[in-house]
Amino acid sequence: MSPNEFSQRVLGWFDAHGRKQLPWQENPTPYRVWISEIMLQQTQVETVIPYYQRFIERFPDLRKLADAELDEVLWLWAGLGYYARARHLHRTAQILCEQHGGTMPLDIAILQQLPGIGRSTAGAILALAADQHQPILDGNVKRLLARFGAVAGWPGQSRVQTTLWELAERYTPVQRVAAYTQAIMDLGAMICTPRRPYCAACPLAEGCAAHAQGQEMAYPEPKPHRKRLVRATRMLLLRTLEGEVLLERRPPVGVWGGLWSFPECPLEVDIAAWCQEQFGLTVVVKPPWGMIRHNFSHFQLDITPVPALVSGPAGVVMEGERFVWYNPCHSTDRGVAAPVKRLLAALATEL
DNA sequence: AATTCGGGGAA
DNA sequence: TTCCCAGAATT
Repeated sequence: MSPNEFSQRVLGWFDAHGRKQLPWQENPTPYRVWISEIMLQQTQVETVIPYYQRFIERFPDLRKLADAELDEVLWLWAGLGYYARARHLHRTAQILCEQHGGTMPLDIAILQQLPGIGRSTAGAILALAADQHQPILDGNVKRLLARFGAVAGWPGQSRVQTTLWELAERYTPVQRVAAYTQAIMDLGAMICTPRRPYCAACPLAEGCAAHAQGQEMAYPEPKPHRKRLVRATRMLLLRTLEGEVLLERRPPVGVWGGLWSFPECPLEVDIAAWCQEQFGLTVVVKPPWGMIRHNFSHFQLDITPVPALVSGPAGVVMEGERFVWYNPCHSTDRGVAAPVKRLLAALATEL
């Protein structure tokens, strides 16, 4: 789809369905658009509206904001979050009053140097309030463009970000930039929603690469969850001839603190020798079971269960605070971790 | 290049 | 619970 057709479709949709009654859309001066853009960073429209109205009523222009106490600005901001935004707003108002004659500079490079104004916000101010040919790239537009172009990768990566900016530049028209900018954001917020996008109502569906693949939800790719550390361990299923299995109470602190679990044997040592040394038990080691993967919030534990038969006297291990011979068929609840519970259940059915 | 700032709303 | 939201500054 050509850039011209893209923007024409977006504008056509906007004329019929776009939002045109938002508070900052009436009398969209650079100052009012600036305030709204800052408030709308990472904050939803419905949340912003009452804050915006109070803020504009108290600080109707740049000078009033610059002359105010920071505390009052912060007070009006309370509840919006990201309070650095309020500090930057106040500071920028003072800078503009001292160095720019109390007016908003309509220059992308100057705007971007002001506290709290990055490329997208600067572009939005100039596009919406001055109809300048400037692209924006907020969360809604990122999602829409990532789908339209089937842009692979997580938008948090700088390379993906660069690609999306290039798309934003390509499709931003020269005419009617203000309407287009509002429209592309509205499309992202109302049609190209994060879940269940309304492709049937989308004017861009025809040229949308993700839609063509039937893979709208595959873009943009989610943030890759932090690489969890992988730990591996062996859990020994030491069984007596009577079918009882040895459980050990874990230390009170750390993972599964105080819960009962199987003895864990280091990976590199010989199991039979280790059992003799640790417990005085003579065992016959059997082939290991399939690995069990257990996920914690901060790491992943790969458990290899190793069954072994106690061939000598089991009584050498004294039951008490730390050890117990446990019959897996009698589900006397002992407080065991989830994977241990699975293994106990497997032992019970094996009998 | 990855983290941080944050409260609110939706699924 | 998790994810996401009209992002920018900081390390």
